[in-house]
Amino acid sequence: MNDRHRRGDLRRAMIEAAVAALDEVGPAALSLRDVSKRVGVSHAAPAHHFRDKAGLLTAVAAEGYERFVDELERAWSETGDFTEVGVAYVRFAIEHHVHFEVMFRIERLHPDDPALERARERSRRLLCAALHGGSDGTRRGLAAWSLVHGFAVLLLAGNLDGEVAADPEGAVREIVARLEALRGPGLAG
Amino acid sequence: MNDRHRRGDLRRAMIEAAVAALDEVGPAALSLRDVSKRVGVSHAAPAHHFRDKAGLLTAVAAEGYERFVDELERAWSETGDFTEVGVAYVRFAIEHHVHFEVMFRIERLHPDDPALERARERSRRLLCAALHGGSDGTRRGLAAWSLVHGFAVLLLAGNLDGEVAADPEGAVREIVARLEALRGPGLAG
DNA sequence: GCCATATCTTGACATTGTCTAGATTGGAGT
DNA sequence: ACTCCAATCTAGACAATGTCAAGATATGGC
Repeated sequence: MNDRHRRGDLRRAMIEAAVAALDEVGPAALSLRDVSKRVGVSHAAPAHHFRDKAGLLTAVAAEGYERFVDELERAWSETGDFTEVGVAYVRFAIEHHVHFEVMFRIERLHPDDPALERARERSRRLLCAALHGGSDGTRRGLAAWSLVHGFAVLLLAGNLDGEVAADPEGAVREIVARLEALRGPGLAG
Repeated sequence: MNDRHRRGDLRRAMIEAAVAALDEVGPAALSLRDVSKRVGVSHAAPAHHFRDKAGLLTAVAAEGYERFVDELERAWSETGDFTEVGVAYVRFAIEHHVHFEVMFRIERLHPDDPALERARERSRRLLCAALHGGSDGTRRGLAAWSLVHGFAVLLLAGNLDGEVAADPEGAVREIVARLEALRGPGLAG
């Protein structure tokens, strides 16, 4: 009936409309029926592509992880700089805050979705490679990951005030550099 | 009709039952009617104490902030150690993970609730006092806050694997010590 | 050209948050 | 002790939502 969609098109359209809706009403108030209405299909249409609401969110999260890794990989390969990966992490959280929020809202995702698991595994491997390199291994990576993730989460939640919120990349560059300083000359890090 | 509750008792009972429910079914699946059923009152009873569902969650969050500040204050006054405040931060997130999650799920809270604002302000002041002290001021506090918060969030979301998850306090002590090391001898800062 | 399958629609149902109106209660004032 | 008022709770209703079942339509392989 609906001639606006070719085969496999509805899935994409639903994901994009979901992102738009999440941006407008927030993740708590997302309605499947509303997203269906935005796309112009019946309320039960998405059930065949995503099993349930969690399925749609899972698809958004998986897409988010893919783009996330793409951006981090680019930052890593272009600069080779540990700090810039952290900056890219935060930049992604800001520019794609909808995806970012869904990615870590695990209680509303299908935990064993293959696409999500693949994307998540890709992300995990990249973070290991980019962050865990160095003499003291996992602890340094853990600290860096916690640092940038915490910064991103606090920023998105509105817990960071004016000066920092105005130039988040600058701020994150400074605080990641704190960790990096430990590896500089004068300290056996 | 219900003789199990005296005046002002239902409010407390609802909050406690809400925490129990949140612990069982998760924050996304919390149902007001279910909490009312647990307490043994009609489904519309809580409306007079908390305006709506967000009102109940706001009360849980406010209570969480109060306990949160209590624990951080205790850690700070007992040890005077910067690192131990961070450890207490993460310990609270683990032991009171329900409260912690609700506290930072801002889109489902009443942003201008006076009790919540008071508790949040108390928390903000304490974090400033405990973390922002030192020669380089806010940046150091920002780094520390991001670090412990990110660690806590990643841990609760299940993103941290075995070794770290087995002894989170030890892990957080190590990574907070990283920041602290910057203030040690040999580095001006 | 025909059939199986994928895709979509329609209708239904239980659950949920919230609103309204009415019942009950507890306590202050007289 | 009685009355009255406000706080508190119940019962019922309503719209919105997620999900399921059954049927319609289209699409692509043979």
